[in-house]
Amino acid sequence: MKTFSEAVLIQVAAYFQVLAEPMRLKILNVLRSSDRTVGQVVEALQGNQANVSKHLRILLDAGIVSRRTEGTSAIYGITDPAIFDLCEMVCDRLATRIEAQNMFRASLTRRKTNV
Amino acid sequence: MKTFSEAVLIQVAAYFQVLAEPMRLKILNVLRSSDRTVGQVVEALQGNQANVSKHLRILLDAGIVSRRTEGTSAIYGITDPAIFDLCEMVCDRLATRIEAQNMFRASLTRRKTNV
DNA sequence: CTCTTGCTTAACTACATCGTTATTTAGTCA
DNA sequence: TGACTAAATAACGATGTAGTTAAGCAAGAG
Repeated sequence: MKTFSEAVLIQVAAYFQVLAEPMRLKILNVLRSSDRTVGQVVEALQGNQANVSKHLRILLDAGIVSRRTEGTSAIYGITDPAIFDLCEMVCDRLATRIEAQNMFRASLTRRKTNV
Repeated sequence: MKTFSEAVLIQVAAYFQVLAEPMRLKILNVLRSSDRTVGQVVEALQGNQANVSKHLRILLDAGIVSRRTEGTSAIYGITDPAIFDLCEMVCDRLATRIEAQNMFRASLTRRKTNV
């Protein structure tokens, strides 16, 4: 049985924390199709420029996105598309859970209507 | 190119949020080998009872752990071991990142000593 | 040089969450 | 019923983080 050390868990938690913001996930989603400048991301998300910039910084520090400059623009891109596999896995978990809930609710309804 | 809707991203973020606490990851780590009572988890982690109980509640609400009672005890267990695959994936990402940093540092050192 | 543009950073407010202590609830046994 | 144990919840203080506005910085155009 493999286990995790405390130090590792702290780092893993920090990584999850970076992904625990809807806005950051939206940004990653936008960058998924291609690299973008900050302005392009801001426009795509109808967001505040300073806020997007800040989130991009956090993603950059976490090594999830990369940054290069071109003229006065900063261009961000996904460093490792495997990040989306993580999201897919979570989606799967959520889906199975919601399905389980629905089946539970359905059984309740059935029980109710059968009375 | 598959993309995610906003509603999904919000739920995914919430799920990541649950995993974004070292204490909760420690609890999952303890439950990994076998189901445990709250008291057993508290003892294994040298933690505060109320705090552990609260974290277990959050994990329960997220559907990550299950709960059953036996006498006056509450016994918690992992619902889906796939959760550890998520952690493994993050560990891999962290490892590759740390390795990349080390290589970068090494190249700097090399450059420095060569001057 | 200075104006403009694109981006980053600082400062601030509002809100969420962690950990702790104290209290409450639920099951067990004398 | 009353005492005891295990767990959950309430209340509170401390800390962290998202979002906004405003200021600062760097690269190019004129």
